[in-house]
Amino acid sequence: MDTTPHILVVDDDREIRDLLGKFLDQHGHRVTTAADGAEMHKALADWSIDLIVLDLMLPGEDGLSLCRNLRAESNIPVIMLTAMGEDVDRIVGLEMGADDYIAKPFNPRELLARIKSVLRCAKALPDRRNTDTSAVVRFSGWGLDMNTLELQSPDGVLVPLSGGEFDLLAVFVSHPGRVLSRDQLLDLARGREAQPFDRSIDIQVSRLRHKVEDDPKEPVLIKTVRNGGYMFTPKVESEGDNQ
Amino acid sequence: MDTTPHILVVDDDREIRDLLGKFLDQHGHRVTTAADGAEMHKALADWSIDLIVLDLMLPGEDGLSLCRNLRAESNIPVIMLTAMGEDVDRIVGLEMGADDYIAKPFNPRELLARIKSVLRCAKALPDRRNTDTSAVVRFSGWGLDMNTLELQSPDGVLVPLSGGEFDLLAVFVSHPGRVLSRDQLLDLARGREAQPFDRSIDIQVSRLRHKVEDDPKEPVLIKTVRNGGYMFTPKVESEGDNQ
DNA sequence: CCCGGTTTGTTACAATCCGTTACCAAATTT
DNA sequence: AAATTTGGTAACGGATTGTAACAAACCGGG
Repeated sequence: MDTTPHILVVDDDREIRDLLGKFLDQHGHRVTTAADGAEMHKALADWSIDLIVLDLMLPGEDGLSLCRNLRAESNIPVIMLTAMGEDVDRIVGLEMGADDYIAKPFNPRELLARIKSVLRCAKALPDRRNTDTSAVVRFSGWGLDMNTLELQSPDGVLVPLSGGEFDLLAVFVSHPGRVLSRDQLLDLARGREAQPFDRSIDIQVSRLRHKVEDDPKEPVLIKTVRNGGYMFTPKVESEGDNQ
Repeated sequence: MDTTPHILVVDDDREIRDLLGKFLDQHGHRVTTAADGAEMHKALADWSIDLIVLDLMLPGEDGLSLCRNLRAESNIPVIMLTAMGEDVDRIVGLEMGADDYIAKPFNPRELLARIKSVLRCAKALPDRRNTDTSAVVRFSGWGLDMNTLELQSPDGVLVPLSGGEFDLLAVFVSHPGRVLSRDQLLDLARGREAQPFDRSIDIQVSRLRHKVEDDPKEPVLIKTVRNGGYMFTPKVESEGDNQ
């Protein structure tokens, strides 16, 4: 089962984005690119990113402050790109929490080596991406407890979920009202990439529907979007601790 | 049964971390690395560390103050690394409670020798890691007394636990809401490393469930995370001494 | 030192999970 | 309407986990 790391490249220069994307892709990584902070945040919401390659100089919000914000809410490793090899930049970058630093123009192989190294280190530390904030999430009468991994039906009955089913449902409730492609679902719920004729998400959705839908043949909560993926339709509210 | 010492290397310089990690690994130690104080504490929470190699100069909180804090709450031996062979540093370092001291650039073999020496000395001293006064820990009605090693059920009945079962449960209650890999559990509860097809944690968890879970087939307290390990889900509060 | 009980790890097998394949139905296109 | 594409799910099987049963290690008397 391939579980190649997913790398997000953030750079305003399209040429560098494409080049880096192609290069990293050839070397067995999944790659998503973003041109600025807004696109970066969208990509972070849409995918399960393992590492960010972040240009220091960006239009709009600066790479440094993006990095600081990232650090405030997650521990996704960051490698900073900067135009000149000024040590000042290096120091500031590392202080902002970047895990490594590389100066343009750079040798792609060197970047690859640093990515490998940072990923190896990051794996040693546990993922604390979504620190235990809110506890139980409600949607159309159902309650999903993110701490105890339990699902409660509207009648108050505990419905046993397998680990994979819970993961998938957790992805749905945290992206309500959005069409999620099979690719995204696989990435967000399993952290892996789709293979050519991958139907595993369909199966898992089917199994989940049988546990969650009144009439699995006529799904109300998890709609299928032809040629698009699936969409979780109910309104979701998180109770527990507020904020 | 191997019980090789687990060494934590704390240094902000990735190169040194990697180098030291590889070197110590080749010489039969388990190694975890951390770049700063935050990562250090995370590693201390996640593993059962036998010795810390700590750089004096760190971004954020300084190595010296980290060392002092460490001393306040545990007696894990510390070897200080410092950039220059300044005697001032040496004196201050030892005053802060470091067990030994070595100046960069250093000969790895010398570090190895000092590690061996410090570990040999430390084994003589009793482990004071968790000797805090706090006595009984409560979770979903149960009470676990860390002093008398007794477990009380919600009905107030004393449930006999074997030593190993207590150790494992103690690890769980001190890491609630986190997925712990079999590796981590083995390290934290037994201080040893997993062998290729080691199932001992599984059976110990199974035995613990039979004593602690209402329905061992449908565990509520200790959830299994497929391909991940186990997670202790209930909220834990320690009564006894506060804080 | 030996002997029973206790604890812990190993082996072996059963249960479960989840991805793949296959086939059918529904939707869409031609 | 036929052909094609897309999605649903039954059924199979490899991998992971649960646990019974056995064996080894440990322990505290005699």
